[in-house]
Amino acid sequence: MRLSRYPINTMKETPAEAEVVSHQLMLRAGLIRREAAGLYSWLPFGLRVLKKVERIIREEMDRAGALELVMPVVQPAELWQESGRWSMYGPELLRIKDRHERDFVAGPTHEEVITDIARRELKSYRQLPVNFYQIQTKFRDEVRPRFGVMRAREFIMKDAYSFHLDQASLTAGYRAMFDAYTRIFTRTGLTFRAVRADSGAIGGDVSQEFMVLASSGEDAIVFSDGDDYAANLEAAAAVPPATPRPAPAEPLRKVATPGARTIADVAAFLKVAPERCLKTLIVQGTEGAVVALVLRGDHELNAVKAQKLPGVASPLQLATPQQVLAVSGTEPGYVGVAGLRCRVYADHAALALADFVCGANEKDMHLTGVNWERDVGEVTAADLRNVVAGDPSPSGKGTLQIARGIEVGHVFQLGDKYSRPMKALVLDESGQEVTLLMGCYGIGVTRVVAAAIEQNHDERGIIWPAPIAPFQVVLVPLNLQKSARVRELTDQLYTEFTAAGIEVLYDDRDARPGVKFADAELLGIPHRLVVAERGLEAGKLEYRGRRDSASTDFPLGEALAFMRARLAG
RNA sequence: CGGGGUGUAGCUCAGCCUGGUAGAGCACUACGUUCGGGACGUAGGUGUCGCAGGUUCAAAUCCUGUCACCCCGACCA
Repeated sequence: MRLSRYPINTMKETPAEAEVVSHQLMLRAGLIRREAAGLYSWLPFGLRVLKKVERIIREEMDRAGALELVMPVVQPAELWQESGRWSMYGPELLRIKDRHERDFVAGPTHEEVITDIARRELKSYRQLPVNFYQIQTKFRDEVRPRFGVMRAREFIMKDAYSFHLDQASLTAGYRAMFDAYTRIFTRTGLTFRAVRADSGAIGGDVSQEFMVLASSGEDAIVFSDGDDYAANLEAAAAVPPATPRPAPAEPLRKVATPGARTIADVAAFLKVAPERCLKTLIVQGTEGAVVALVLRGDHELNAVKAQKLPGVASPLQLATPQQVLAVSGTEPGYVGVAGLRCRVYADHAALALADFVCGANEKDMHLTGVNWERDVGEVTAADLRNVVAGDPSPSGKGTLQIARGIEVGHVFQLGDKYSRPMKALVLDESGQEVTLLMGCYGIGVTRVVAAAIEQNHDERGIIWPAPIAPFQVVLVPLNLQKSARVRELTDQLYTEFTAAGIEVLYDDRDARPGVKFADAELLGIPHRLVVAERGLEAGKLEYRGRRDSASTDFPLGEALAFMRARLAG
């Protein structure tokens, strides 16, 4: 491609709207342009990268035996009512009406449609197992789209759905997809990790996420230094302390703590460590009730764990000040565990404390020397908290470390979550009707592109991993407007390389060298060849890899062989 | 949705407090010089100052409303 014929400008300055590097560089390099919040156009350079990622995905999905199809973006509401998600899925589901006032949704995912296809097409166990996939636009009306295409409202997803007669087959199909994903992300050149996950709104039992490791990642991931245990922070189990709770040593005392509402305030005021204080959170329960969740002061509530507990409303929501007053007799900030008029769940770590500090259920007052059995009474033990670095691994080996990651893929075993309500049945060998078991497997294709930049860039711009670079080589002729020799040779190299199947970007603009170098680096093309009078006189061309710190010269006549060797290496 | 912030040229932003001819740099057009790390000179085009009301002789500037966008928190590929 000749750059002189390409009308998209690069930008020297960073647009103010972009917060993370990948977004900044995608705008500056002219890969994408924003149309509205969370809605982006993919310009030709960006699309080339996207297509490369898609191609790798397609090849590996096909290799794994999956069958490609395409389902409609706009889906009838009936299917969503049937699965129950019409009412379960929140405002993130974009609902639209057609001219006849009939309800539709802009598909955030396609379990309903694929299950509808499956129940109509699949009649016999002989047709199983089967895996259908598509690469297609999804719409999720995110509360807060951000970070460019990383969390856009409209994005491209590869979604696959497998159907099975029994659990053994589902397990095998899941395993095959896990392996395919491992190959896909390895081939894109990304550093990633597969972690255990919570299955979230899509539902189901077993699930793992593929995380690209990056310090700017939105997700916290947890892994053991003793074995290969790795999990999303949401899903990482906190191991109950092994040591038994000490016996009470202090008397129960009520102390004045004027104005001290937070754990930090109370700990500072009473000169005790936050880990000797308890925090009591009142949250919405089911059927209008409220529930108390008790944690050690230095620990954070894990909402995903909490909203799975019996009697707790999902999604998790804090109680109103009126509700707090009704069950505790005071306002938030002074709520304590003793004497609450509601169900109480206490985290294992909180239950291991003796002689602790907590609210007195009275404004500006806290209790010290509190002990569970002596002063509080019956509560239910639960795992409520996020693990912290240094916690023992749930695997039993090693301690936990925490890192940041970007979720680019997710594999689930759904079981019969959709096939049962939607009555997707087949006949088994004995002629009995059996409900299909399902797996589903997603990759955020557009997010992969952003994650690749997040993980591979420097102060000059993008550094594409070779397999997804928009072009393999950039030809940079210097002074080609003046030098017929430079122009002729570069034209010749362009023709020669292109004929050899190499993807070449030819910077034939009438621009100064600095401009060309800067753009080549911003765009992140892996290999650069400079053609200049200076070198030609010595019979040399100049090569520089995007990550190299210096250039190397090589003889003019060996250009194709030289480039082939670089591309192969 | 709650909290904070910003809307002025394609981009980055100044001007607003204290009302009086709408600005700079980058980008763009033409010509000339320059040509191995985002050049320089000369000339040029570029705006419903987010939108709608109001106050005023006069509003980018003050007031009210509204919309959009960005950032921080709870969700997801």
